[in-house]
Order: sequence, then C-alpha cells, then structure tokens
Amino acid sequence: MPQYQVVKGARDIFPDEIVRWHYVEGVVHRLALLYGYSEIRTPVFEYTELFQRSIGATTDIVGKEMFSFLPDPQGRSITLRPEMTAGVMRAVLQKNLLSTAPVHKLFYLSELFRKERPQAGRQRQFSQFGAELLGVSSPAAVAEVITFMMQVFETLGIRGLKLRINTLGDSSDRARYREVLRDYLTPFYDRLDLASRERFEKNPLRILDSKNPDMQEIIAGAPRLHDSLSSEAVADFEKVRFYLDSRRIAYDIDYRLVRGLDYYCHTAFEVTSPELGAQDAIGGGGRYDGLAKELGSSGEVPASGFAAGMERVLITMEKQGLFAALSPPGPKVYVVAQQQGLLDHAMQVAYRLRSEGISTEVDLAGRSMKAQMRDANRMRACFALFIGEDEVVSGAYALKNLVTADQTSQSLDAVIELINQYSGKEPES
RNA sequence: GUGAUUGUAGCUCAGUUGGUUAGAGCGCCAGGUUGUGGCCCUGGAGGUCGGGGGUUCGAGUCCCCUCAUUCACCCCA
Repeated sequence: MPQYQVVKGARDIFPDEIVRWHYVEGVVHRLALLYGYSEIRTPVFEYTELFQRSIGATTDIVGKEMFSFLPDPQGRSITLRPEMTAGVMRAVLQKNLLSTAPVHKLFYLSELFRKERPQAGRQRQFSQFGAELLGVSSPAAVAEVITFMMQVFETLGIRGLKLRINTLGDSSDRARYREVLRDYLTPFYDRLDLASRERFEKNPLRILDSKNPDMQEIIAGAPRLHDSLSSEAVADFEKVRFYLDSRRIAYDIDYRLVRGLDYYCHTAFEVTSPELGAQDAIGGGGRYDGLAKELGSSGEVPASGFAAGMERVLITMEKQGLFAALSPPGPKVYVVAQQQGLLDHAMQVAYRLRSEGISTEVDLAGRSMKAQMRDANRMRACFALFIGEDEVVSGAYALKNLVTADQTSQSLDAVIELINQYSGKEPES
C-alpha cells in the first residue's frame, strides 16, 4: 500500500479515461455553440456568505457539506464551491453584465466540492456541466434550458433517462402553501422525524421529498402545492409543458419534486439514469428569478439553468457501452533504432517527422528492437520506420505499414510523402 | 455523521478445521527469432498478506484497535 493516496472522495483520471472526458466535453461545447451559450469560468472558491445566502442556510449543502476555511486569521471565511449557479450569478452581477445586453446565455464545465461520504456516483470533488440563461423570465427560457440538456444526453446516445418536472409557483404561492402545509402537518407533529421537525418552521416544503418510509403516509395525504398556485403560475407551467410536448420531450409530472436548493421558483426538473444506483440524478435545474435579489441586486435578474453530473454521465455511458470505440490515439510513426548507438540518429529523424506534422514516437530507453516493435504495436502506431546502419549510410529508410505488414525502402522525403498520403485506418489492436 | 462490506503481486482473485520456502490468470521484462510487432513456447522480476497489538510452539487464517475501500442511509449532479 503506497504511503500517499488520493484524498477521500477525489480521484485521478488517466489517459485511457481522459479520452471519454474529451468526447463528452466536445459534445457539450458543440451544442452550446449551437444553442448560443458562451463559456464562463469562475473561481473555485467564493466567500462563504455567498453560498449561505443563495443556496439557503437550512439546506444540507450549506449546513454540513461545505469545505470552508479561513485564508488568514483576520480574513473572511471562504468556501470551495459546492455548486455553480451562485458564483455565476455573483460574477454577472459584479460585472453588471446585463447592462451590455438584456439576455446572457452562459455554460460551464467545472469542478465542485461537497464534503459528503463518497458512494457510487458521488464524490467529494466532482464535475458538472451546465448552463445559465439570464435576463429572461418566461416558460420559454426554462423550456430551452431543458431542451438543451436533453439534447446533450441524446447526442451522447444515452438511453432510458427519465425527466421529471414540477412547478413551485412564485414566492407568494409558496408562502400561501407553506401555511396550508403547516396547518395540515400540525396534528402529525409528534409523528414527524427529527429532520422534518427542523424543516417544519423554516422550510416545510422539503418535508415532502423525505424518503423516510415512516413519513410516507403523512406525506401522501398532504395538500398539493399545485392547489395553492395562482392562475398565472398554473398557466406558466402549462406553457412549459406545451414547449416540451411540441419538442417531443417525454416527462413525468412529480408533484413532490422540490429540490434541495432554496432559490428555485416555478419550474423545477430532474433527470434520473437507470444505471446509477442510489444516487441516480444525472441532471437537474429550474428557474430562479429571485436569486439576484437575494444576493442584493437592485434590479431583477430572472434566470433558468441546469446542471448535469459529469461523472454520472460517464458512468451511465460506460454501462451502456457508449465508449466501446474510444481509445487514446497512437502515434503515426514509431521510429525503431536497430541498436542503442543509433538512438541519436533515430531522434533526429523523429524530430524531422514531427516538424512535418507527423506524430512520432521513439524509444528513448534504448531497448531491443523486439521491445520497440511490441511498443509500437501496443501504441497502435501506423508505421514503423527502421533506423539501421544501412539506412544511415544509404539514406534510404525502411518503412513498414504495421497493419498490412508491407515494407518499402525510400529516402526520408519520400517516406514523409508516403505517410502524409496514408489515410488508412489505425490498427485494430 | 450513522450502518454494513472488503483489504493477499501492477490488475482480477485463490489460499481447505491455524502447520514448512504464499499461489493462479492477465499484465510487465527477457530469450526462442544477434534488422522486424501481434500468435506460440520458455524463463524472470515483482508480495512488510492494509497497519499496530494480542492469543499460540506456530497467524494470510483467531481476537482487539486503527487506517483505507466499497455500498447504503441522509442528501444531491
């Protein structure tokens, strides 16, 4: 057992896996461009109050999952970001971005940190890609965000995902409902579990998504938020459904979908993957028109957004066999030195090839030809170029096609020409 | 934070009721083939049995502690 190991809940990503990340990231970038979203990068840490204010002091994330520390004894506490929306909103407000154009569409691909016990599909450092649509308050905006997210999943080839949506109404709807819910729950107070009692005062809505079996009976009989909604909120939700229906995006309505973060209003949504085990949310999001005000903005900044868990996407794709054809690219040419004394010459030839834009490998360790050939094979090089005494004297190099095993002897210029013309497939393995 | 689970070679795992020098497959390295890979054959390297303590004539096997892993609860991506 090595003395040093990765920090609990973090992991290393090696080259054979990184190709998968590049693939997914490429799809995200491509579709972001297609939908008109530009990338934003914000710092990995923010002042702690930002998260307390935006995510909500009563949430689990703020209550027990943040990595917070003091940069210096007199400094303000700072926190490794547990989610992206707060930081993006802070950046947008700080720069007064909405003054340059009324609508901004941003996407990101970032690392987040949450101090949870790791388990399948859950890490302490993890990555999300997501988007924020700022400046538009409408069902059309949430619908676009959902569409964007679902198209990413679809483009990646992921199957069997389930989209659930709900509406939380606006703040006055929720205030009204909070009272209705409290009135209903009061007679059951003695039967509520500890977590639910804590939420009773501050955020009774979140009692509804408790998974405690003992609570289910009580929850099942609760009045629905839906029945407390204003007609505007109902119409808003109907409109979102209309957009999803017209784009043939399948979904279920889940009246109990509340989501953990306090800043959501109106539409909230979540996508689950059948491949994930207990932590099965692969993406989620919603609308949060009130967040900017909460952060002290004088003007309104209505917003919608989604976030998807990169690792969970990767797990799902792996289980569905969507990476079968993916492997790290091999070099075009492997320069094989007949004996160690010819390494200098081999390196010189390699540099020449590289200067011609041809990816080239040389065995710097000076191993046997057999080892070099095995290496070339393993790396799935297309060609082997042999450097022996004959070649050095004659200037004619033996070039072997490692797929067909054809071999010719040519000047270096002719070899470069041949390689550049070659467009055949890489060796199978 | 709570519960359970598993730690033996680089990887996946065997290891009988405690009993000599702890094994296999794959991978790695070398040779067979001194200018040519994949396949095959032969050989080799590589292990404080997670760590510490205890019981015992004797511990990879039993007990205690500890660290780590994984899964689940909670919650979320």
